[in-house]
Parts: sequence; C-alpha cells; structure tokens
Amino acid sequence: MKWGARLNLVYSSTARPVVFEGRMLIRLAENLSLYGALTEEDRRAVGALPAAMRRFPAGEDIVIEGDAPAQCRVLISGQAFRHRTLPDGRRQIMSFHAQGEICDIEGLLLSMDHTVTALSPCEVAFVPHVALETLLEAHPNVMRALWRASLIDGAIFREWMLGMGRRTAKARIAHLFCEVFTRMRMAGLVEKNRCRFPVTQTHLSDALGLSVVHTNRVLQELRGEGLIAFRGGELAVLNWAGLQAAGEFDPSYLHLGASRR
Amino acid sequence: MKWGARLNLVYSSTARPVVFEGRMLIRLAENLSLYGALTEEDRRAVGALPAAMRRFPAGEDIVIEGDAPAQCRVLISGQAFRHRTLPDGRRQIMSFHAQGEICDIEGLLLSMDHTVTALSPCEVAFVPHVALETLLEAHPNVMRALWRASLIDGAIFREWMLGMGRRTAKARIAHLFCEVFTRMRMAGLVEKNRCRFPVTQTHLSDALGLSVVHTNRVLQELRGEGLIAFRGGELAVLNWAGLQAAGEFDPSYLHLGASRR
DNA sequence: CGTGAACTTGAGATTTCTCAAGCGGGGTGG
DNA sequence: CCACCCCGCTTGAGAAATCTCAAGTTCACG
Repeated sequence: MKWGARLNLVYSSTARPVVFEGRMLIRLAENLSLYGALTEEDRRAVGALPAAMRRFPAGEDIVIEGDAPAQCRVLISGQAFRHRTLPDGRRQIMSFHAQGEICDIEGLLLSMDHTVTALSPCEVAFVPHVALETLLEAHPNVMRALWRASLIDGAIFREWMLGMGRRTAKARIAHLFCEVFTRMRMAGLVEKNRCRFPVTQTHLSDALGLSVVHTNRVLQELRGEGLIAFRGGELAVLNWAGLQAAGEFDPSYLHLGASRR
Repeated sequence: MKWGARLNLVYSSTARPVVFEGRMLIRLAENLSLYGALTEEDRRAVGALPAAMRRFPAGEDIVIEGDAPAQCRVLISGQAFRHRTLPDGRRQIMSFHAQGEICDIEGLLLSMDHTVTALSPCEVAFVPHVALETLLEAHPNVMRALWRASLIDGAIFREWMLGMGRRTAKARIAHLFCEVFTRMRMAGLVEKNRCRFPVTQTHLSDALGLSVVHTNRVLQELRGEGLIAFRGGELAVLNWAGLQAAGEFDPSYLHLGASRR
C-alpha cells in the first residue's frame, strides 16, 4: 500500500498502480543475471523489491524527456523503445527493449534526456529509487550488474553509430534485424525462427536514420532475397547466414558471454 | 616497483613504465568529482592508486579491439579517440577524450570492442584492475561516479546517433564543435575562445559519417560564415550563438549539472 | 461500408559520395 | 641547405544513394 499510494501521487492521476508481491520482479533478477554473477540471495533481494504495477497501451509514453524520475520502470511484459524527437518532427530511435529490462535506469543517476514509449501494450513495474539504492548498497553484485548492463548499452549505441555512419541502408536494416533477433533469442522470446517485433516501417526508418520510402524499398529487397519475412509485427529469419552477411553482423559487441569477473 | 614490473610484462616489450607517486592521478580524482560527489577521503584514495606511466606518440594505439585489459588507462595529458575500423578501411570514430578521463573503463567489465588511439602525444597512467576493484569496494561513491560517467557517455553516443541519423552535414559538424568546445571548457582547457583539437579533416569525417571531401566543403561554409576558425589543430569559436544555432546544440545531454544525488 | 494508418509505387530533386588531380607546408635524406 | 616526398587540404565534376512529394492500395476496425 505504501508504495502504491506514493506512486499514485507522484506519477499520474490516471495511474492505478497495484501493489503485488514481487513475483514479477523475478524477471528483472533473471535479466540481471545475464549481466553479472548474482548469488541466490542477490536474486531474492531483487525479486523482493517493492513495486507498483501499471499498464501502458501501445504508443503511450512511459517516461518523458526532461523527467527526473523517482522510480525505475521495469518492463514486465511488452516491448518499448527509447527515442528523441525534435520540435520539427524528426525522430531518432535509440534502442528497443523487451521484458526484464529496466527502461530508464539512467534516471537513477541522471535526468531523462530522451523519451521511452511503449511499442506494444506493456506491463511496467515501478520500483522506488530509494528502495533500489538501499539494495545496491547492500548488494554490490547487483550494482555491478547494472553498471555492466549500462556499458553494454553503450556498446550497442556505438555499433548503431558505426552503422549509421558507415553502412549502407541495406546493411543497416539487416544488421538491426540480426541484433533484435539475437537479443530476443537470449531473452527466450524466439520460437522456431520467429519473434515478435511490433514496429512499423516508420519505426525502422527512425531507428536507422532513413526515410520511410527508402526503408520500404530496401525491405522489399531483403524479402526478395529470401532473407527475412516481416509482417504483422513479427520478424521471421529465413536465412540467418545470408542476413548476417548482408548486415556484416558480428555479435561480439553484445558481450553475451559471461561477465569478465 | 611491483606494479611497474608487472605492467612491463603484461603490456609490451617496448613499454617502459615508470612508477610514480600518484600525483598524476589527482587529475583522475578531479575528473571523477565532476560526475559524483566524492569525499576528501575518496579523492585521496583515488590519488593514491598504484599506477605506472607510459607515453604514446600521436597515432599510436593505447588499447586495441579484442583486448581484455588488466589495467585501466587514465589519460594524464594529451587527447585520444575511440574508434572501430572495418577490414576494408571504413572507420567510425565514437568519441574524443581529454586528460583526466579513463579511456578504457569498459575494459573493467567487458572485453574491448573498439580501439583507442592517441590523437596527440599522450601520457597514460596504467592502474591495475585489482587495485581499482579493491578501491571501488571500499568507496561506493567512486563506483557510483564511474557508473554515472558511463551513463553520460551513453547519452553522448545517443546524441551522436541523433546527429548521424537526422541532422545535415553542416549541423553535425557544428554540433561536434559545440560539444568539444563545451567539454574542453569544463575540463579547463579553453583559453579565450580557443582550444586544442588536433584532428585532421579525415578524423572529423570519420566521427560524423561523412566523406572527407564533403567535410572539407562544409567546413569552408562554417568558416565563411564567420562561425569558427579551425587550423593547426586548434579550434576557435568566433560566434558561439551562431555555431550553436547551426548545430542545434543544447548541452543538456552532457548532464553538466551536479549529480542527482 | 467508411476511415485511417501503414504500406507501396512513381518520379524528380538533393545531398553526399567517389574519382581524380593539384597545391602547400613540414620533415628527411643527401 | 636544398630537393623531394608525404600527408593533409582543396577543387572540379560526374555518379550514386537517398530524400521528398504525391498519390494509390491494402487492411484492420468501428
């Protein structure tokens, strides 16, 4: 009740947070385990963090540029993306996120310099910063995992920079599909050769720095070459080797292996 | 002697590390203070980290993609840049760094996915990871400052992404100059309206995702409009308001204000 | 059955690139 | 001390990638 009431006040008059017993945050603990070794006790503590839940329909903003949030938002289900949109409408999408990820961890130490928006309907757990702070002090492994996750985010940004600066439209699109597919697989969200990726071609073009028209034509090429199928918010990889080659994709920048220490 | 000998072995047969008494690392402590509140004791501990020093001539690599370093490299003097270069020569520069910064902090938790190269002759202090790790455990403020610095790095990458995806060549160049100038001023490296920025036009184009030819022409425009002078490795801002407007530069993404907590 | 969002297609306009060549200054070997 | 050379800068001109504008199509949904 305590956190729920607080969130209700702080966040929005329309928010109807529901306190629940931390079951959901197991997802966060599992996700963090991918980034650094956690003890059973670390995971238990993460799972037991106080949290209030809120649903966001697709297209709704979860955090807005300029906010100085007092909670971390953990994606329990659904997908979201970060972006910055300039006054005249130009938009750059910076990253895509799936369940288990904290979509505004920067907000713990910085004010938000970008907006996070729901791509599909999302369940989001709000974890008060104070509670997280307390946990981090007692559980340095968790802090280290979060830091490492931030560093990997940075590595992904660098890879996107390389793409936008030095790769053709076709390679960029193929590369993005490879990345999304790989990360979704890591998160256990790939079935057979397909995964949910509910973006429009406009989203794609804004993520890649292209116009919609050009994105559309290149997409047709990729389909025509039998590399992918992409319809109805679902991505199917029909020829992984070919797609990887087209995108010059080398997953090492994702640092999927175990933590260095 | 201990660290010196170790570094000598680990690093390179041509390295001639010299142990010195931590005076230099004051620079690091000062730099970290920009990212998070440190106590006098925190700063003292950072300044007292064991370190071996090595000089790198301009153009020499300081850490190489694929390395799994056992030390952090702190830039004591000089400037460096991170980049990734593809087999066929395409290169993307990811960031520029000045004195006081750790140029391979990722290396503490990840293997290097990019190379760091000296832009001008550099003095680099090598701090063993084990020593830093020990310090971080005892000084959570320092860990928090480093984490926050990583997050700000990420914010800068996002801003570059926005530029490469959605800004014209002219705005991109102007924006980069604004950013460099602002960060150099924060580091106390601006005199009057000028600062050292020893990059060639090739460096600029690789940082911005442009061809050298086009970079050259746009640079002439900026000069022609009286916004900047850029020669001999030195950048002079002649019309800050104009440059800022041309680059759509808003420094909030640099998070120069105090830490949120 | 009407509507709007997302997707497609066509075609001309721009930005930016590539290739090619000339210039200029600093550094090096003779 | 001079000549030469290399790197970085500059310029010209045609080529390519990508963009913008404009309109038509499809499909899910009310």
